[in-house]
Amino acid sequence: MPPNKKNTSTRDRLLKVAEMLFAQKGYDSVSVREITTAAHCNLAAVNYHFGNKRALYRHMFRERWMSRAQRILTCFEENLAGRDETSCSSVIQSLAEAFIKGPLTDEERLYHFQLMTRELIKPTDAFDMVAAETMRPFFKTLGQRLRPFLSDTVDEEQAILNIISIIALVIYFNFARVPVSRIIGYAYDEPFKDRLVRHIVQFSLSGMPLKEETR
Amino acid sequence: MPPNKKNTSTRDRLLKVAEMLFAQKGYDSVSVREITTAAHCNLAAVNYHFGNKRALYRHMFRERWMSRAQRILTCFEENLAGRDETSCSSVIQSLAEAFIKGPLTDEERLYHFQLMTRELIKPTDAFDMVAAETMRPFFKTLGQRLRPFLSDTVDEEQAILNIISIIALVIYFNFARVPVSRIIGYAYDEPFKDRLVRHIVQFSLSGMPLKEETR
DNA sequence: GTCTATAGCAGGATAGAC
DNA sequence: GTCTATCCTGCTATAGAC
Repeated sequence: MPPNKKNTSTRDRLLKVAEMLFAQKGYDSVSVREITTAAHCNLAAVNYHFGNKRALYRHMFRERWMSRAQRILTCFEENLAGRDETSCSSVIQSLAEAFIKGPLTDEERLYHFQLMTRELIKPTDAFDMVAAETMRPFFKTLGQRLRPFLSDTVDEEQAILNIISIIALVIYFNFARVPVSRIIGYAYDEPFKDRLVRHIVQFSLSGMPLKEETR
Repeated sequence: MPPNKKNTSTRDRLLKVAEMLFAQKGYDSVSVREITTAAHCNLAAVNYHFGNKRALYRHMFRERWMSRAQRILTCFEENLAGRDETSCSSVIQSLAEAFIKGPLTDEERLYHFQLMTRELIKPTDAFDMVAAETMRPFFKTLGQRLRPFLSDTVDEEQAILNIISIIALVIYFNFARVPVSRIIGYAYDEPFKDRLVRHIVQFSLSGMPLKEETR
């Protein structure tokens, strides 16, 4: 019995392997045969445990992707709790660190963003679930955190565009790691991540129409 | 004979339909049957004109995607030529308009960004071609245009991060149209695109460490 | 250049033994 | 829960008529 089969149920191995393969190749490019082989179990296991391939995908998103997103959100809250909560830069830095450095391994982070990006390009039923239970609450929380710092002269739409812009930077530097690494000429090591977080904080802080100097 | 078959060669119809379907669904999720049916031609046409499915994809990228990217770049240059070239905001505004408003129809733009994003998540051999012939030159041009405005105290890496950040905003607001529209509550109509361009210019202009006030 | 017909294979799913 | 064996559908690609 292969080493990675120890102490894990077939069901859990299937979810783990499915996440990796779906993230890297996309739903249609992965066969059930490929998943079950990599998970060291029988072809029929997917149908036994989840019913069919589509349901495996949904369960994977529910049980793995969303709990991961939750971990990032928790990390954001914890980062913020350890800082001055009344400072706008604290909020942005906590956000950037939760995503760029955060609680995930580099591999997990890669899969996480690949899956999310695939859903953004072509939403499936999993996207509605994620949008309602993860993205919307997260966006709402972030809005409440940042709104107080924005100048009273900005309207609703401008406020939203500013918040989306910060998210855009964080997301982009995560999901475009490969091309960014090609341009800068080296990988995302820890020192670079620190400099990247600093850049994002500085760039978005200056970009926002703030009420007054509350850095 | 269907109306859209008039005055177009089978080859051109195949490329056009292939682009749409590959963009929306991804390479593996589209069958040659689906393409040839939509292009109102025979199943064997793909193999006759391009050899196989993969070669059709490559030709599509070469002949349609890259010429489209060229049109955006040309639009950027034209926008800039009509403005004050010595102003940093002119450069950013020309860039944002070329992408957000630009020479493409909304449909074309959607396919364009879906295809690019798919290549970003999982690069194929088409990506190397695009990176070398389109993205790298574009990034270089943009770098040369913007570098003069950046403060002398910023190093190479900081300059690159700033330029990538501007691109990130432009790209993100394009490829994430669906979720952005959901959040703001309406579609990307022309007035909104104008406000969006203004936001991007303002946000990135303030975010950059400029030499002096050259707005 | 366009068509039909078909080879050859891989896919998802299930029945039923253990 | 896990396995083997198998069904059937749909895929790419090609041969060869027109």
